[in-house]
Amino acid sequence: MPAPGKNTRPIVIMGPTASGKSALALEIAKECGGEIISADSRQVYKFLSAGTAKPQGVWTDTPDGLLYLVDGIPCHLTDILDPRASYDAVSFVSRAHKAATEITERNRTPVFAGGTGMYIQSYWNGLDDMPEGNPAIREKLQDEINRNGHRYLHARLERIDPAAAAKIPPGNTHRLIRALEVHELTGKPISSFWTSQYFAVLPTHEADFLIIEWDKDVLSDRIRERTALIFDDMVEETKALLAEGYPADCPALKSLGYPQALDFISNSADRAESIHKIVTLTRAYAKRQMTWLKRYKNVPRIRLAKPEDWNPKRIARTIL
RNA sequence: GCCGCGGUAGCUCAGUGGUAGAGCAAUGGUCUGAAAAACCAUGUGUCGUUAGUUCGAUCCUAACCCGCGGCA
Repeated sequence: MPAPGKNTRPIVIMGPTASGKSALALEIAKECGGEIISADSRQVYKFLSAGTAKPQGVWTDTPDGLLYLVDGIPCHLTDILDPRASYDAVSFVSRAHKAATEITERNRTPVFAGGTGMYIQSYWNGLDDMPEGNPAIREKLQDEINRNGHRYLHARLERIDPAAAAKIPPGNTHRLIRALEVHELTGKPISSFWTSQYFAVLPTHEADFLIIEWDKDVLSDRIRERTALIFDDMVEETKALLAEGYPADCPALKSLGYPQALDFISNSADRAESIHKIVTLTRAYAKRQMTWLKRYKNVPRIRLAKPEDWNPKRIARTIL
């Protein structure tokens, strides 16, 4: 056990999918006596492992409670959620705060690892105080879109909240619905909740942040190799979930790649097609993640150009 | 060898006698309780080759090359 009073300043590892952030976070946790908090919207789910690149661990009874241990390192917010359950940024933030508090009380270092930029953003910069999502209102608004089109609802937003309407494209139905939902719940325009300076930087005085950047072609190769390697396991996981009675449209099975596994299982796509489709989707996802991370101009980056540059143990030692 | 069909963007294909377009991919971007979500913007071209007809050909004609199918 680490000595009391030791530095427990959090470490936050970010990067696109297949960048190796989980492996790096694990090495860092081993080096500094830390525990991992997964900032990942998919690795939370039970039974989805291959397709989410969930670090393989074992649920273990410890003096600190029942924990998911990977190589002996506790990984929080991993493998905890029923595939039918939904998860969101606020749920992540409150669970992560609880985990971070407990880790710090044990005099250990919280090591965040995550590719879900919005979760990291929400945790470190906070979310403005708005009401939580309301499934009934969302469903009603979605029905209106299905009947009248999204432009019809966007015109309504234009009337009640021109500032928000200017920022939310009519086709972005998720954000459009959210804006109208907040208005219905509070009677106030969503833009009145927004504060400025929300997206520019991360609070580097509170934690050590690090972004992993790969040469795009090398990351692309890593994605291709990983997808070929995990595809059969994804198919098995998907079959097992269906056999257990989980619906094909449950939140977990909407994770990237699983719809393609479902297509393969139902014979509407062959193996090569399915893998190719997953690789394409994963690359596009990695690109979106990198675009998101570009905003954090005050965060240090580690740039990896060649496959040989990848040595998590060594990188962990150099940054600690 | 003969007959038929085809050759246009990275891929699948549409199209017009006045030098071209859609989807996907690609590239850049957006992001406040679904974020592995949902969106926005932007190209890309010797229109198989050569010759002919024409003021003008990617489009019509011919030959040739390549691919696919059928017949031998």
